[in-house]
Amino acid sequence: MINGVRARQREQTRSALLRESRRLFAAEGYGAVGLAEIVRAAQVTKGALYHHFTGKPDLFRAVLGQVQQEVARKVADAAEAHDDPWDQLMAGCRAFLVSGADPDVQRIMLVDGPAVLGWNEWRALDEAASARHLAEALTALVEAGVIVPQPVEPLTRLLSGAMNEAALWLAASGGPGDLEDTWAALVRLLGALRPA
Amino acid sequence: MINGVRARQREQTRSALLRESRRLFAAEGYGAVGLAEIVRAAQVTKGALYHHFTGKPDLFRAVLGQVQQEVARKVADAAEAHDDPWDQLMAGCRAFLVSGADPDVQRIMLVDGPAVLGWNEWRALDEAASARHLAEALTALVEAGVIVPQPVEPLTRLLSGAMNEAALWLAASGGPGDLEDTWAALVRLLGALRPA
DNA sequence: TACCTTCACATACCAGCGGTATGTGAAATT
DNA sequence: AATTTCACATACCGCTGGTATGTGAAGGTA
Repeated sequence: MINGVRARQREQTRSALLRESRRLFAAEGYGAVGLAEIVRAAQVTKGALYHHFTGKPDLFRAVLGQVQQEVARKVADAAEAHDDPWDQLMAGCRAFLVSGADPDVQRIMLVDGPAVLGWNEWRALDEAASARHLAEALTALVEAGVIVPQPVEPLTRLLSGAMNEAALWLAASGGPGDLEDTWAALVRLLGALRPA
Repeated sequence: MINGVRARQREQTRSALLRESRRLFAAEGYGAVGLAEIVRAAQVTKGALYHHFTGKPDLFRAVLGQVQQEVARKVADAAEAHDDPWDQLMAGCRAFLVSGADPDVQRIMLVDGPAVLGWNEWRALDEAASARHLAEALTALVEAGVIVPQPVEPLTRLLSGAMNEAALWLAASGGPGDLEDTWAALVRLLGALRPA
């Protein structure tokens, strides 16, 4: 029975744990949320949690994966709305800035992520979810001669870090014109990649 | 008695706690280090720790302050070796990239810092220690007409984030040419700030 | 249908953690 | 010499993440 009562209940329990833990992690931060609080919100017990995940970090890893995929999807959608590779890069960057400005997304993806899983694992997940697309876009632009030839990986890290930090600042500053100012500065920096 | 036996012993105890906790935080990460381990390494008891600090986050805050000041000092020294404001900016950025590539510095300053203290408090400390100097340098360059007029704060966050992430990547990648590749990319990006 | 197995949890429990309340003895003050 | 202060040390506590075990319904088998 592929769709039996058990399988359906299982998925329901798992998604409830993911949903509530994501809400609590985003609102209070990883360290400030206890497993008791999570299982109470999800209306299950610790036994259920440890049946689905190996521990608190593993639960967080699953939540982080969800958040990263959602952001990556928004970025990809924005990029695919354009045909010109350069326009795709710009649209993707702007979509990331806007998506990343969600405070809930940030705490999980940018603040707690590296600390909980370690920077190496966090970077591997980030690479798979979004940085890889950025690197591929930059590589394509180099090959097309749109931007000057150069090693792509360092450039990817610089731009990724710049946008991460900018998104964090945007969420904290709250000024209405800050997004456009940041965007203008980022466009200027990206413009340096094109040959004179 | 300003320099009595008590005052001297006090400073010795405090510095031992800072030294050992910094070593352990850097090596294992904030979460993985227990207070018992710290006080054992410092050869004191938990009573001494709580006499000097209000708790584990406060101890970490003191350690972070030390690390930030050391990095800021290196950056300032590198910048002051030049007279031209643009050269000062470049030298400071490069010094930060090199200093930040120390893995021990990173875990405390870039990974655990925001997660333990919260991004807002971390950013305030970072602002006071180093980002303020970067902002001031950029402001001076704008006023001198060396770089095009623009809001300085978003640009500061973009560059700060780019260099933070680049430093993390440099420490993890370990490739010998990576530092120069990253530096070249950063120089290219910074070049975009100058008027055409 | 009767029986057995599996599985998705629930319950009970534990070691270790950060944190606190209190004790103590030497140094400093009077 | 008596007293106070201070820089810790000791003993203790509640809570947390984690684990070992129990349980009952769902699913398979005769």
